[in-house]
Amino acid sequence: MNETMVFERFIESKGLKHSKPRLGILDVFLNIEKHMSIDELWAAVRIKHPSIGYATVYRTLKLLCEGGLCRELHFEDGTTRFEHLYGHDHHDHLICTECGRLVEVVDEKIEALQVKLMRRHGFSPKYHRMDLYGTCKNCRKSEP
Amino acid sequence: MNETMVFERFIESKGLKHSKPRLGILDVFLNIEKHMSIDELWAAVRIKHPSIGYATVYRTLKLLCEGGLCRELHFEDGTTRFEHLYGHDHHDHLICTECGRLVEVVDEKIEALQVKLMRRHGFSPKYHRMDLYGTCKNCRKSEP
DNA sequence: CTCTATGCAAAACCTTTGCATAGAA
DNA sequence: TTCTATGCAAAGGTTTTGCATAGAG
Repeated sequence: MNETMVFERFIESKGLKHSKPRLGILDVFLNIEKHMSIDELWAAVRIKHPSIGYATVYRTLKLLCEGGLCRELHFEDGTTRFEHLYGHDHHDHLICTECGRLVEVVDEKIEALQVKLMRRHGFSPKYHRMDLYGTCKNCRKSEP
Repeated sequence: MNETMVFERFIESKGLKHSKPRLGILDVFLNIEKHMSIDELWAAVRIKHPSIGYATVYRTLKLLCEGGLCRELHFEDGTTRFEHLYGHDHHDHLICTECGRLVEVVDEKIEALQVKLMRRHGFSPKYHRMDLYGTCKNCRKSEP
């Protein structure tokens, strides 16, 4: 069961149809191994499939999110980016404020405490988002 | 040293000028005790100061952020909101996905682990953002 | 006086949608 | 044949800016 199969089943379950553009976009999406903006994805899609329009990329991205293959993230700087979701376990982000480097991390102790914290306030946990900002080793070397 | 003084000093430090609209907007801003959108702030400003334009609210809000009085937050649902910053210690958010209720919290254990986590990856911590989503007690009562 | 702040309106952006046509089932 | 999908272009919505005038220092 890979991403493409998940997507095809999702398409079927919604009574939608298969199409080349959708599979082409999915393929390009899966081969970009970072958090991408719609424009970045579109640019990459155009290289392989010049005839695909922006609107189709846009609509397919929404489908991917709905189908659990993609997650839309809104960052502190106001940008919107998308990341792979299927087969990727939950993770949080370390982000370098100098160079933008992004590291995916999970800290089980923090995860457990987050659940406790929510329960303590009467919440039933569903999901969360944690972004930790700072300067990475490299950036501190060059600019002391 | 209150917010208004902080703002005036900030204005001076940047070689800018005092003005009634700016102080009026700051005053209204400070009296809204929740995370507000630009439009909500503008609506509130218009009641007290009908002649102030949207652009001035917009530009003043940017100044407030720059001056450390206000923080711009981008939420998972794509909305942008602003919260008071000066005199408010750092905090994280619990957000009800049903009713939108927002609780400000701090968990010292989590804070400490976040710092450790960053250090472990070679980052020097600057700030972070943690939003925990779930359903609150009330919403689970009404819809079981 | 001189330089900044303001209100207005328009521009720039980004996101989303309508529609006629192409394509899947 | 009967739907849905697509590309294009245009509409929406929000954020940002230019400019002439008002206002602060």
